[in-house]
Amino acid sequence: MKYTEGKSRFIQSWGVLGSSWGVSRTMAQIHALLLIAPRPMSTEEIMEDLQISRGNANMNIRSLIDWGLAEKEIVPGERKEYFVADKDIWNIAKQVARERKKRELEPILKVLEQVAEIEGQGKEVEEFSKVTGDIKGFAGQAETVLDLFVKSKSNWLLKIIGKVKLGK
Amino acid sequence: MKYTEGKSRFIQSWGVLGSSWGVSRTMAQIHALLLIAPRPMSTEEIMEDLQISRGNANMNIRSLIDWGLAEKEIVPGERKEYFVADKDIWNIAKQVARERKKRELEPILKVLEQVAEIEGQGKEVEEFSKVTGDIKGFAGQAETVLDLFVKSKSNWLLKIIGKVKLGK
DNA sequence: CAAATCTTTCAATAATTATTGAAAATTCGG
DNA sequence: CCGAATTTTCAATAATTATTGAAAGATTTG
Repeated sequence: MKYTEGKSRFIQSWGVLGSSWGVSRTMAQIHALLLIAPRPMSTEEIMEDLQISRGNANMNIRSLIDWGLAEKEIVPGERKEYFVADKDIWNIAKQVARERKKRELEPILKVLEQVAEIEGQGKEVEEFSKVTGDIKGFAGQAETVLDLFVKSKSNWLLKIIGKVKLGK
Repeated sequence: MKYTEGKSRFIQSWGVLGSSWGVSRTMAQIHALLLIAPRPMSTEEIMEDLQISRGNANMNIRSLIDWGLAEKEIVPGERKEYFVADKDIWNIAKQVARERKKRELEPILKVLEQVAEIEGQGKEVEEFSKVTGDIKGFAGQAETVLDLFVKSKSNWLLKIIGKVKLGK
């Protein structure tokens, strides 16, 4: 396979993957582009490469920075801003986990806590309390796992998994 | 808090959560509704409860069944179909993991394998190979973890996490 | 097997979300 | 500060995705 084809397939797929993460397709494509770039890229290069408008490029680069997946890099003697992606896949995974926890898990946990003390009786109320309680318990555990993962400095999780697998 | 308010908050939030899973909002709301229902619900009851059309209800109920999150239940003496959700939160998590693995992880892995053998040389090609190779390695490990999780019969993962936490 | 009941499909429409592009704001070198 | 270079904003528009509703298709029962 030629480089240009590989590149466009990778960018395309990473974009699709992104959309099922709650990341916009374009944001994920810019991310892909920066990931494989051997040097920092300017907004203009990104626009050119992905054939997108300046506004779109700008907004999505900002989002990438918000998500902690890319950062600005100053090139001496240049006025333009350049951008680079963090290329450590573990960091990427941790950042994504951190953001998704904040955006998804925390809001539902808040609601589950709110609805925990529900008044009344009857089948409906009982079932409601049981199910939401179960989910709350699970969500709490998930939060613990994600916190450990996000705060970890190494890939301890997979080391453990490896041991468990071998020990089976 | 009153039952009706708790119920609507839960359904609302579960719907929002769903949309960041790649599950449509309505599908997630129907799921929420079935989760807290003390007995099987018919399409009509679901339509009524969520104020949605028959077509919409039907399509999303089918998707829930496709995802393995709900199933049809025959009520003796009734002509209508009734539906129930699996209420075991571990099963739900496993089903979602299974589907997302199939829909997200597997496609990107396929692409990463395709682009693994790229011809040419130069900075671009080197960086491309390095990054996509790293991601492929990570994705492979993620696949292993998800497989273990999905195939597991109990919550072994959290038991391990618990031990690690305590042992720190 | 005909009629009634229930389910599915799908083209049209609505709602949502992403993108553009040009104007406004900001930054920086001189 | 001034003016050029660059970035940001945002209303308008386009693209995408979800929903409706009615017609067609199935299924069951008497």
